[in-house]
Amino acid sequence: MTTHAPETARTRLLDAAVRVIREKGYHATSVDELCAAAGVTKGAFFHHFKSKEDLGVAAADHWSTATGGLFAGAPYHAPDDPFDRVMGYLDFRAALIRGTTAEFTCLVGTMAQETFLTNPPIRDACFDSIAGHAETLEADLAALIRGSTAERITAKSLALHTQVVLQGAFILAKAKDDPSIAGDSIEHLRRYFRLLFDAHKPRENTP
Amino acid sequence: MTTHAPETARTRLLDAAVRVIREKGYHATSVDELCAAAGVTKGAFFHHFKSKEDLGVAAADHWSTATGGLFAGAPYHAPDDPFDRVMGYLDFRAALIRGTTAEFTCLVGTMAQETFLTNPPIRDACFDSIAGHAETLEADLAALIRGSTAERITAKSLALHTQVVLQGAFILAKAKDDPSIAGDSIEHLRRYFRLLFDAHKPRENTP
DNA sequence: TGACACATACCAACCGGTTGGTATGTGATG
DNA sequence: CATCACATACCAACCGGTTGGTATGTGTCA
Repeated sequence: MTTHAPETARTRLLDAAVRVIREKGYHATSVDELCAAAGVTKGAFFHHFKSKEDLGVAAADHWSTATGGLFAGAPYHAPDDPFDRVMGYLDFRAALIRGTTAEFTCLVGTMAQETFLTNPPIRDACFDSIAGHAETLEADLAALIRGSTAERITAKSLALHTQVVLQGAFILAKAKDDPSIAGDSIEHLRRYFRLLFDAHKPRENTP
Repeated sequence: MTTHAPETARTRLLDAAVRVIREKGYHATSVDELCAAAGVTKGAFFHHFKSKEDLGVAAADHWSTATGGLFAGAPYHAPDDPFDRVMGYLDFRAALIRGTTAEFTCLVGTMAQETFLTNPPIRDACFDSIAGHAETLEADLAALIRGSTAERITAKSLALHTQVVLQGAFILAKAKDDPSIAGDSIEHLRRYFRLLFDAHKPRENTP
């Protein structure tokens, strides 16, 4: 599916939307501003998107595609043990926290909060993005839950909880203007997983 | 400094701001809309607040005061055991999740995300509100950490993590348009606390 | 091959309505 | 009569969206 990106006005607008909306939010970003950031005119904008809301939905989908590729190609899938894969995922998320706050936080978490009542189509696209990403964790989490003492937990619930922690961590990082607070919460989530799933394993032993 | 709360245009505007901004967000809410919701004129608005940003800061402070009273007067402080008080706090938070999403979510979490780059004064007021609330948990958490196997955790970090989970839960609840997802994450946080602090106590409950 | 019909991609100028904010009153209270 | 608390009237800038238009394909059929 990796066709060559034709660097058209549409993709330039979507890339600009991800960048600017993560900085300023959806409602604080004007169409004119987006056009200036993308280096296109307003006519081009409304040629490709029938409204600003339509662009919001497309930006959420664009985000899903981009992040989907990033996580699918990440090295944390390599280990044989699902526990190591899940911990590797959290390591990977922690390693992504660098640069300015706007650079590492989540577009769809930001937009969902702003649009949940004003623009339901955008909200739905945002939830699809978050839930779709959470689903990539479910198989490993299900394997961990099986054969642990925590069999009443569902993999889906736990996968969504990881996203809850990440989204909440981004909010606090923005509010405090300090990325380190996000790493702290990921560490708490790592500890939760260790307490849930690592107790039964003799990890010091070598086979 | 107003000890008594006269039903003045200022308080009506602040109450309206909490209500409307939780629904639509800060940037999507106009001054005219706020005035209409409060039943006052624009002249009254700019008599009490020198700008919309100034109202945002005042609304965050207003929120801190209102929620501060709510939590200070809540019954979860009664138990002698700090573990029971912390779990009571989470029960209380879970019980507050009812009605529409806009009714139970957090004003300052919403505003912080929107204003962290565009309106730093609002962002700072929002973080003060969250951090101030988190501090009310620190003494009990410090008591739990003392005399547990988790002595490397700081009470401050754990208190902020509770707010991370709650803020993240609100985002997912908005995105999914389903409050129950927030309760699920609070349950995960309860389980984390049980695993961390309840092991030494004779409790029959397993995860 | 060339000419016609049509589609896509984009542009500059413009529109009516809304925005945050201001300037100037006015009635009540002390 | 001075101050406060609010109301009325208004503004320039900006908002999302539309307009009429151009330049460049692209498929079709004689």
